[in-house]
Amino acid sequence: MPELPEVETTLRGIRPFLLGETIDDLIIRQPSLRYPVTSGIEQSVRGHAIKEVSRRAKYLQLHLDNGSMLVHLGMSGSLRIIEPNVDWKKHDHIQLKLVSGKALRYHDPRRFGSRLWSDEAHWQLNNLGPEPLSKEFDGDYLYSLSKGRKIAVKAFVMTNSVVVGVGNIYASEALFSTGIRPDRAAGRISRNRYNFLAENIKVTLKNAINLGGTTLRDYSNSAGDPGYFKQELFVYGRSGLPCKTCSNALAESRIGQRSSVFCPKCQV
DNA sequence: ACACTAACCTGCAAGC
DNA sequence: TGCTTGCAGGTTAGTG
Repeated sequence: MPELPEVETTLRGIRPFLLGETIDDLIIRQPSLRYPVTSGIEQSVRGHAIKEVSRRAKYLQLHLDNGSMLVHLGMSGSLRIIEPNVDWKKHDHIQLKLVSGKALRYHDPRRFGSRLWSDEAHWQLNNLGPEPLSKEFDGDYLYSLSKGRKIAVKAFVMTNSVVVGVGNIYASEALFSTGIRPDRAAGRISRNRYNFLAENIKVTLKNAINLGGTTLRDYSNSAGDPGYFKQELFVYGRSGLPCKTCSNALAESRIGQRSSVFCPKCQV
């Protein structure tokens, strides 16, 4: 599923179509998602204008004058701008139709995503760490939070209360760029190495955004196109293949129930 | 507080 | 050709 670059790419794709537009209708075909789609959401949004569209962590938020819709793409979700009369494909669950004539359609085979409405703040946005591309996220920040922590550094940077938006792909890639083994205890990494790691997380995410994200199977941007970062991957999905730096075979282990590929020679 | 697991759901690939 | 198993961009609830 989409990590931060894929959600950001989606945001940039849909925002121009949604901003200032009035919602004509919301059609829910499948309300059974990660959380049930908020009941009565159709009546709440119908006839209201979209004032702003933003991203926080991997959530997208559509702000109306009477509340906001919180959208998460889960593991396999995607949003597309389409003509409203386009045939519904399997796993197309929701359509937001605009008065302008366009529509936003939500597709999600695994249904781990969500579509929630609230007239106040969403609790899902509580207790989130800083955005990785913000100034407050840096090596000193990571180092200070890591003190005494025994958790594997890869799981540490994938923890949403530490920093948001860094999922399995980009955690793996940033750790490779920095030369840190993913299973190293977070509390046993120097401040200096955290400086490099924080920088590499930013660089990796920015590069991925510039290439439209990573498409493995389900993900596509709001125009239906894939992302092109897959060809840039050094370790993710390359278990057993030669390291692009030293040609040693890449190793794989499981950390926090996620597969973790790394180079035993380049990463220590 | 922290570390770790199971669970949600569908599709696909690998192994037998 | 089938059937079974395990794994997949995430997050949360529950356990010690």
